[in-house]
Amino acid sequence: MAPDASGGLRNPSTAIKSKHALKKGPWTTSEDMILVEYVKKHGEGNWNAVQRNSGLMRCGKSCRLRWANHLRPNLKKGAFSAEEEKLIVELHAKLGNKWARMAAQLPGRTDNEIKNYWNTRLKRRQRAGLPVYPEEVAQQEKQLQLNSSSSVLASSHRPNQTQLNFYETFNSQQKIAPPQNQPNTPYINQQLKLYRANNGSLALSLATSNSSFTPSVLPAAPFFNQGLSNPLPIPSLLQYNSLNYGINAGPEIGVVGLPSIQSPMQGAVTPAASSSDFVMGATSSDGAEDQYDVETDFSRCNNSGLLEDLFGESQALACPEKQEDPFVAAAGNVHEETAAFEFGQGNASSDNNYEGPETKAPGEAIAPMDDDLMNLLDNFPLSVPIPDWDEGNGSESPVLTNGTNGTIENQPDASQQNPVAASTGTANQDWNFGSCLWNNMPSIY
DNA sequence: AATTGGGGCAACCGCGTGTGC
DNA sequence: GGCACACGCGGTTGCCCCAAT
Repeated sequence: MAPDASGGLRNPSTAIKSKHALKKGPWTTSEDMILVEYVKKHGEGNWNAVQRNSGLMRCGKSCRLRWANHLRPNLKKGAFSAEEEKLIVELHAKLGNKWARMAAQLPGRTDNEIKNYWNTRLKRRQRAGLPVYPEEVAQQEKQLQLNSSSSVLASSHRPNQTQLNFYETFNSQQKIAPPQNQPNTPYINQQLKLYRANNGSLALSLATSNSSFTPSVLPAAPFFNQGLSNPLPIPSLLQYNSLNYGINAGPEIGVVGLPSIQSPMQGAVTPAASSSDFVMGATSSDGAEDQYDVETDFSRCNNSGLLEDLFGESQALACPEKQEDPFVAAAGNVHEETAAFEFGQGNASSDNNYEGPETKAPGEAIAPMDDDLMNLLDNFPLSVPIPDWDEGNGSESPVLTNGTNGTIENQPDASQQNPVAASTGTANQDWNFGSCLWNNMPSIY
């Protein structure tokens, strides 16, 4: 365990370093009383003022946490009921590690509580060799997603199997509403895709197009970031899982990396020389242990604002009149999938407010991007190390997946890659199920 | 009785977002 | 637009308790 950066302040005995230092560590009852009294008098919020006005030697953050997790009224204490546990499992299947949003569905429970519960449960089940999700939850959600996505698959224009080892590693779409003062302007489709060609190269493409707007409703569509003013809608984990989408990344790309905003790079990166192409060179992994670890860390990516910028820029640049694929996937034979899911511009207040699925005809209008946008893509964070738990399934070819509608190609038994349907005890603790979601995608099963 | 390891929980940290100036 | 501040979220860490050995 790493030492406390504060120099041992987590230890209550050393929690107070000086007269002016803020206290850390466990709260005392007297501190609780002070905080409760303060909130009674002044209400919640403005937490930094608590220390100034109450003499409590705690930072605002600490006060807020203490209040939210322990002192606020209507908090439910004690073990989770069976109903709550079931709900948590279901919510996690839909939302991933979105503890705050899960907590919103569980009155009286805090995100911290839920997070602790889940992590403990995850460890326990992994140790016991049990699937993370009960079969009933997996089946239920799988069916939901199959129902909602079968039409898309049926009409998909699949890439030539000889051309791609995997396809649509990362394929997200959103629609951008026309300006209010131009109601007749078509919606702009934006589509971000990651390809891998048969030579092992990866290519990321962002395309925009205009299209008619046909709202429909799909269940459970966790979005990239609920706080985004123009949120990037995210296909749900279940959607992804039910389709068995993923990437069959051969051992030759055991480590493929792009700069991740938070995570240190775990693999070599071959940035695209051209601003219009984003190409990750396949690199060799440490074959000795098959120590693969896949982590794209899109949870940070989405918070970085980079994608926002990307799509914002795309929106600004989109030109419905021009119909030209802005990206040439540099890795040669890349087929542009046109039957991807499309997600409507999300309402930040509603996770289910997205459109799709719908299909696009091949060659549908795609507006060009300029070099600025390509530069953004050049910095698109993506690292694809391969998890070591993969060695447990005896596969030499880790399957790189994502939370969107990627596609597993060359997967003889895709169900083995589906954590919902087939989680096994082979996964070690490095595997965080949340990483299977879009917001942490891609990962390996 | 002492030791050890895991579970449960509380708290902290880093980072992202929103807002006001 | 830039900056500071407040707030929230998710990940991580540390401590305590307890059962197993």
